Amino acid sequence: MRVVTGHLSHTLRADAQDNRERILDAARALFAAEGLRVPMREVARRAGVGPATLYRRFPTKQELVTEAFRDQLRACRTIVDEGLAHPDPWAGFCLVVEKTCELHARHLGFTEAFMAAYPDAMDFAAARAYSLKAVGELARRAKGADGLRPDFVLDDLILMIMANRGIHALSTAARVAASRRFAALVIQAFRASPEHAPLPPVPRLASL
Amino acid sequence: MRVVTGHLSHTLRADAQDNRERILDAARALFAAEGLRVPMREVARRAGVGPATLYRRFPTKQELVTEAFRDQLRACRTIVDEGLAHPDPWAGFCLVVEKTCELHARHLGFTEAFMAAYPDAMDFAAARAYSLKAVGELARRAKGADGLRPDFVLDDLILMIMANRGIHALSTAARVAASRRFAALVIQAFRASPEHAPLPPVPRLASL
DNA sequence: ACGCTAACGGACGCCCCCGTCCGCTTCGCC
DNA sequence: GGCGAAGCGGACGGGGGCGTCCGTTAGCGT
Repeated sequence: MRVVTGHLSHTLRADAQDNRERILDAARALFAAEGLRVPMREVARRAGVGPATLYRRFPTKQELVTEAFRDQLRACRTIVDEGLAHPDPWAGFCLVVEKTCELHARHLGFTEAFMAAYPDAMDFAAARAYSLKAVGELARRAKGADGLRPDFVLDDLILMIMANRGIHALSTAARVAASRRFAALVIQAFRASPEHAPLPPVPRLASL
Repeated sequence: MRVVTGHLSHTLRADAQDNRERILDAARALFAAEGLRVPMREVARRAGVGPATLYRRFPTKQELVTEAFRDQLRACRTIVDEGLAHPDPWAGFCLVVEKTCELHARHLGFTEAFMAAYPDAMDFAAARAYSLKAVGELARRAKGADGLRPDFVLDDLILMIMANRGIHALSTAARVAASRRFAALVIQAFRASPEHAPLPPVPRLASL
């Protein structure tokens, strides 16, 4: 009887460990290219293992997703940290917008996981809260002439990520390119300008 | 009096005609709120008819969708016509952006049908081509100082519609509100400005 | 009022995905 | 090299959507 220690740090047999890696590689590739709705069996097929093996390592899809996108979750924090560290807050803000759009464009499934797909995935919720808090601080600093428009609110960033998700191009390359242009347009929209009309109110999108 | 809608050659019996209407009502409501992936049976259930009746009237989902969104398809043309008719081309362009965003936000499934869901739905393809052509003309006129930025291309509009689709709020009301703010931001992004950096190239999105 | 037939919907078979069980294989420790 | 257990995957039952068939109902014309 093996006691699972919460973080399942017990050593796997060599072949099992190898299969685990290949499952994760397959999941990363498929989730990135086609989103989260790929069947579990297709992940297994691509990894060259049976369905049972997949379910043994990752009993629920949420666990597989969480593990597959661990790097992206870390990247998410890194992006906002770099934005905050930038000497020019507005430039830092722009960087956050660009990098975030690219990250989400490259990994289609990550957006779904990050936003709302698994409400009780604490890893994602925590990263989201951290990022939002950091961007909130960055936005506070970036507001002003030649910077972020004063009526920007955090929900606008949520809005942008949701909108960016809508870009379902056929290939990943096209999606990333489109997303890059989208980010540039978004930055233009967020830039303070003397001539902008008051924005319509935004509904509550994120509970934070 | 029994009026046969459109080009259906044979007159339907009164109860059949009634069922047809209720099927379309159900389809409109469900497609608008939840998109096109609602099962055919759920449409039938909501309409209070059996599956067979639904399939008898609309043998394929595409036919049901096309008929359900006939009004929106017409609205699509109306919107660009009104935009073209506006004395100020830039104001007309802004109107097109706002109205289009709202239309797509109100009818979630319409976007899918309009964009790419049914490649061989000639009605949608024709409306899309017409709209794009008209907007192209409108954009040509709207470019210039205090108007549309010169590096705007038609694919940017496609990009906007795709992005707008990404806004999946819980309720239709919230979605429409969010979409309204989104449209305002988009207009800001499209407005000519002395300080905008060159945009990254956009990949081919629409074959037109 | 009556009968013809359009119209209805329950039920069927098909396929795909899900999550699990179990008999066989193979790792790895002694 | 041998043995125990970790690990494997094929196979199974369940559920749901799909499109169709057919026995029954009820509109409507006479």
